[in-house]
Amino acid sequence: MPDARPNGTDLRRAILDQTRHLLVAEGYDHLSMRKIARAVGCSATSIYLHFESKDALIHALIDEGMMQLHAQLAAGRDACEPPSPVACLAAMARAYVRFGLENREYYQVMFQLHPERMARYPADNYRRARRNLELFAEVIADGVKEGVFNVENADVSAHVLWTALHGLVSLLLAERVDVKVADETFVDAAIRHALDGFRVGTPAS
Amino acid sequence: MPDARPNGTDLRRAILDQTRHLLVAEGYDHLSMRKIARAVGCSATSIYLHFESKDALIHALIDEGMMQLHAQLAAGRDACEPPSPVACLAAMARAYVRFGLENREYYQVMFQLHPERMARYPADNYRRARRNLELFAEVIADGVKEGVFNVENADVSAHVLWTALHGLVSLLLAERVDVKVADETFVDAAIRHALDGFRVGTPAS
Amino acid sequence: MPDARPNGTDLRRAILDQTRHLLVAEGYDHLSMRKIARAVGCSATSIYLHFESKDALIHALIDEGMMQLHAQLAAGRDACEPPSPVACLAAMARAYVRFGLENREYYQVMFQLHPERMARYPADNYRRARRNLELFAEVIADGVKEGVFNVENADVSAHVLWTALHGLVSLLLAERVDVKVADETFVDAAIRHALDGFRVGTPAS
Amino acid sequence: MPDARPNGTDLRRAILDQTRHLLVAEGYDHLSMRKIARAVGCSATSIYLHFESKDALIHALIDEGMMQLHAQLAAGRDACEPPSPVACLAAMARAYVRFGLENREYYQVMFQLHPERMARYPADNYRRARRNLELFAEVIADGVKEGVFNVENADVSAHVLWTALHGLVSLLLAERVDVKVADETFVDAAIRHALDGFRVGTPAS
DNA sequence: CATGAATGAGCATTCATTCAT
DNA sequence: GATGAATGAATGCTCATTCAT
Repeated sequence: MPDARPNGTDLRRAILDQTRHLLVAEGYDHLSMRKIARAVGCSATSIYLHFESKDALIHALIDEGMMQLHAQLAAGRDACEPPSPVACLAAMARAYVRFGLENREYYQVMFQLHPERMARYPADNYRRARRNLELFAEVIADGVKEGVFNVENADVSAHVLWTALHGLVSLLLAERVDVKVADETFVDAAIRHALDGFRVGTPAS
Repeated sequence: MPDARPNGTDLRRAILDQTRHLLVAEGYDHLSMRKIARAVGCSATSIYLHFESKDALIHALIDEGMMQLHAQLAAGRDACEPPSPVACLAAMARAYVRFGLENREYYQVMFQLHPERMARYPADNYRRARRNLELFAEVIADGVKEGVFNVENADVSAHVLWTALHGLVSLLLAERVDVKVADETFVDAAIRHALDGFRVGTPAS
Repeated sequence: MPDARPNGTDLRRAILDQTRHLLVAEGYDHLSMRKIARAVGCSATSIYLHFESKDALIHALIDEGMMQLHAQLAAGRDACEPPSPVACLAAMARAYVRFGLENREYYQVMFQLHPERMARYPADNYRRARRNLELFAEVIADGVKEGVFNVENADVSAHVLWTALHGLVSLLLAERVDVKVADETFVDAAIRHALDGFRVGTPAS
Repeated sequence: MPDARPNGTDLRRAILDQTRHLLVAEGYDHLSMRKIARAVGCSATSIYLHFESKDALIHALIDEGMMQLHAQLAAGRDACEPPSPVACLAAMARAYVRFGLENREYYQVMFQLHPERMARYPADNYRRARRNLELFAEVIADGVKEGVFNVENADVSAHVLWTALHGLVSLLLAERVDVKVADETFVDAAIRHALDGFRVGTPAS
């Protein structure tokens, strides 16, 4: 019976899903346990059977998103043939942006939440989240070894790349980019711009 | 009349100022009409005489912020001697990032508010906000004319630059950049990276 | 128009009264702002216009009770003719017990509240509350001066007397005294017992 | 089987014990079925297999407390050598006060619970609770027979004594006795004062 | 005998807003 | 132009209890 929520077996799953939907629909500020409960079709109390607190629920959601993102980044990297660092990094950048645009629900909780809420983010989850950046750093390091990237520190460069991609995704999600500009070519241009800085023959970053 | 709030003439001004102070001091989430009223020294009701709603007040504040940002961008541009587009653009990028980092909560309200709330953003205000991007575009266009920038469309490039700078500011504000990475040189590296893509001799963006 | 609550002029008064009633009817544990509001006929929010918090409301109630008790103790003392310390102290003891039995509402909040709640009791209120014990101590001191009381320290003796009277009142209010025993003569016997210890010719206390 | 909770045989016992511990440690207000269950190591539901409701559990606990108090009073009485009524009564009074002060939260549940909750106190339990007062009454009656106590009715006097001791304990527990007064000598003075009234040579009570 | 899942009612407090004055 | 009084809705969370298993 693959229905909406047939019998109580996966209330936890339903809560996570509805929370994600509500987050994108109304924003974090307007998210409340009661609203989630209403959307799921259970009592607010029941949520606490599956999540210790609102924060814990949010954290679980972030964690899910981080793992999905990791899978997609890795898939992007592995799909490029032949596997050159330049092509891989480009594929990963595209995968990152695609993930953000296609999962604005996840993306907002994952990367746009207040520090206050993230301060208590569990160490284990944090470690998993960091793996995404490490994925970028590894490919950049590979490129340095092969002499195709000209950067001093792969970790720093991974962060720099991330800020560029994140800015792109957030402004698109926030619908702040002028409609006259925000088309497919814009995304491509921004990604290319973000990647070009690493290439040999350009000033070091 | 150097009094706290001399005559009724400028309650509106006082409300905007105190709201900005509160915003910077306590953050958007903790901003309430009552707190503003207390800070201003008037009744909560009085605020409604000058602003239709909390949203309208926020919008007015955003507008002011956009104008402040504009002033600082212009100042950055005008301060560079001799006035080369390359130096000017760098000065503006640094001014943008500085504005964001120094006005944490203000920046969040200006650029990270939920789209729904911005949907009703008045057209006049929107036009003023766009002037900031135009400032970037103008300098880029100058650079193209002088042959120092290699871009196809100055408007698009201004947006691309913006996304990069915005990503940098947001992740720093959200304290998402690893402490091992987030120092002064990181900001410099990211800004340089964002600018290098436009330089002659690199692939067009 | 001496009706229940004719026009909003004295919501504060109504809140205090209803809170007192609810306290005796349902006990402190079951007192809630909502219930008070329902009893008064206003919204829960409105209570906060008159009292900063639930604690502040309780404290105000205690303060009222303390002042009323003071008035009745003083009245009891002043009413005895001729004004001998022995007769005055007896009159005050009877006044204390009468106050407790006739104002169980006040009494419970005044003297049976958890220390936690009293820890934050405002200093001014506390000073007023202490005046009641001082009233006892003064009369005892008078009696010592006149040589009719045999006690070492009037302050300590006032406290000792208080514990006895308080025990009497609380057990009667809690309906813990056997019905076969709890009649008028019992109260008289207990009061006499509490006073006799001070009389000259009995072992010092 | 010196295990934590060896076999299911005595879950009831474990519940009562843990409830008592929690009560002493955290107070009545913070006592919840869930906490008890956690402390015992069973599910909250299981408690209901052994106690009809929270009230029933509390009642059972009160009953145990009354029996403990009875044991300590009897022990105090039996420990005095030679067994004179005066010394015995004093020993019992001290035992009562000690029990109250050493079992703060227990005492509150036993003697300061709202009448409404006690209304449903089972008759059998009530009978057991009364045995404590009878213990006092017996010793007083003995003293009357021996001519060392001068009271009309031993039952009434036992109650009178109880009110005095209860007042002492309650005000000390509620931390209402002035710090300048509340030391060891104060307790002694109050107990002596409570007992002196019965002695031959003082007016009857 | 025991449990996990679930719930409705309740808590103190804060919010943006309205209305009569 | 300004206010004090008032409110309904909402917040995260805990509670004692029930029920199907």
